[in-house]
Amino acid sequence: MMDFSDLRFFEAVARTGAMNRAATELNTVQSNVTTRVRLLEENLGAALFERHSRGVRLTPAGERLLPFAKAAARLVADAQRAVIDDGVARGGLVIGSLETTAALHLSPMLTEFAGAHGGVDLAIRTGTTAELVEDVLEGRVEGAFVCGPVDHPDLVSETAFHEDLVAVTAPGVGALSALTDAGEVKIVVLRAGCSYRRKLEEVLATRGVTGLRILEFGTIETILGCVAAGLGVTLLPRGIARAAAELGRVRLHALPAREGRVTTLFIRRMDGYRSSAMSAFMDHLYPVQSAAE
Amino acid sequence: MMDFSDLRFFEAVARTGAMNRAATELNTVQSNVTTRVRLLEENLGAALFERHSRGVRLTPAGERLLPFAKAAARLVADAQRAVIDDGVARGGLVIGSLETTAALHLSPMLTEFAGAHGGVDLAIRTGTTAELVEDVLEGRVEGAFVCGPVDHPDLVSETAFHEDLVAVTAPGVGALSALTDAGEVKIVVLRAGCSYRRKLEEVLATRGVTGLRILEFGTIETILGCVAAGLGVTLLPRGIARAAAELGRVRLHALPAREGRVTTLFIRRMDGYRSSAMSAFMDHLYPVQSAAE
DNA sequence: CTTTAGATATCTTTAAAAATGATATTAAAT
DNA sequence: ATTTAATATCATTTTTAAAGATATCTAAAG
Repeated sequence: MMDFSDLRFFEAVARTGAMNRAATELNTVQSNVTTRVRLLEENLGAALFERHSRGVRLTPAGERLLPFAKAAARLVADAQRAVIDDGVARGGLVIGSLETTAALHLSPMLTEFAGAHGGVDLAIRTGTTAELVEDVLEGRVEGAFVCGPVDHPDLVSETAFHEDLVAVTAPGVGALSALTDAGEVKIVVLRAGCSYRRKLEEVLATRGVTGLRILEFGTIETILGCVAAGLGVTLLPRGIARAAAELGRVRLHALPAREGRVTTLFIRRMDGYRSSAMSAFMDHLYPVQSAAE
Repeated sequence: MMDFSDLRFFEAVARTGAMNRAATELNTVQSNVTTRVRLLEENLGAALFERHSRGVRLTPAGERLLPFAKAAARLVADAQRAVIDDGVARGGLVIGSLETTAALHLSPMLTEFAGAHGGVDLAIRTGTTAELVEDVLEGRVEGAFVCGPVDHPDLVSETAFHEDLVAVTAPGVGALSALTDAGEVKIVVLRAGCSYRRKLEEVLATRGVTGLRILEFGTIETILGCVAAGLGVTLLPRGIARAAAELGRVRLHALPAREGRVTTLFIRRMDGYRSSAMSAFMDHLYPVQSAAE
């Protein structure tokens, strides 16, 4: 009878493309892998791999089996967690997030969540939207905050935040268009890959500003300080920049809705097991959703 | 590591409620089952059963594991079939159907399907709607024709047939209401449990006819013959009764749309693996759907 | 053309795991 | 108190998996 460990062997061989590499990964020897793959093929009555001198390649039958092998791995992992999960949120919970989202939105929710659910070891894994989608699909994170829209049959996405972005400059700058004449413009962003960076470039390009220089800083406060000092321009959610603007440190320049509106989605697997820790996290997510607006 | 065979053992114990009964079912001995359940519990770090002197009962943790055990069984079965299934419809295909639907609608499609896909061993399993829904959920049939509506989160249902039912009497009967005066009325149905039987009783009750006698026959031709001979009244899809009516053997009595309209659904599991045989079957289903109207 | 590197296949031995069978234990029903 | 119907334990046997050594294959390099 085909067994879960057979599928683990099969999947490793398929992924590494070679029985000996799979053996190394599985902490066993090549002869063992060869034998078990052969037995699996005999059981199923179909060849799963074509053997070559440089490794193996999946046959069509193998291709058909592969998604089941992956589903089996998920099933077992989910089952183990479901058994342990007695309804009280505890254990590890890994959530993905764009770096900007983490920096700008998550900290209040996370501290609140951590306080309310001391048994949960919460971890944030950051990456780009594409990376995070992969992470969710592969189960490396249970859910992730990404820049929408995301359309994948195995994912559900829910709107987490709507953000109104505003351009932020030193108080002396009357209008964004004034920057056009300044020649070289510096833009200040949180860090490389920040999704607001591309946005800001677009916004400025629309207004005829090109030849940008880019400055990266690690915290919002640093960015606001630099902008206040006239070092450059940045793009931030209105709620975050408002305080500095009211103190007269910076000036906000509203963008048309089409440009200024950014939606952050929370995505998770459609089918996978939802742990109590995850449920608790989502309970904290939704109040924030409305409060963030 | 938890394995599929462990889950098979677990599921059998959970279902039978006793380790020794599970052992019998699994063709092994009780000590073996006991040991493997114990090892599974040690692996998972949670008790799955409460042991009593009269058997075992699932703990909450066991309750949480059970759906995963069932999902694993389905996964393995689906994987085996997917590997074999190279896109050419072949192998076994079990379809469920209400007996009446099978008798009245399916035979032309089935003969056509059998001719086009000689490699498929088609089997029809009959039962009531409730039984068939269970059969589909448990994987005993891949799909089933049932009387709608069916609303279950794990099922998709599609309209297979709309039927216009007509009452059928001997030619001399001017109107259904004429039967009222005849005292005892005999209704002729295909067999016990036929869903048209209840329908016909309702129709006649609305018209004041009670005190029915019920005659059951095995074929449509027999039924028409009996009705033609004045033995009783029956309810049949118009398409089937039309030929006999045009020959003057019987008379059709249309029913108001609310009474005469019956919908047959084709249901199948939402997620499960769809075999090539099943896909081929559904390709044959849809043309029939429109032709049946 | 031969060699070599890097891979799979096979075979024997060893080790681990599962199944068995006999027996002990338990708790409820009679 | 006895019977009954169940689970638990343990020594033994059987089966299965893993390891290790070796043979084989093939494409590429020399």
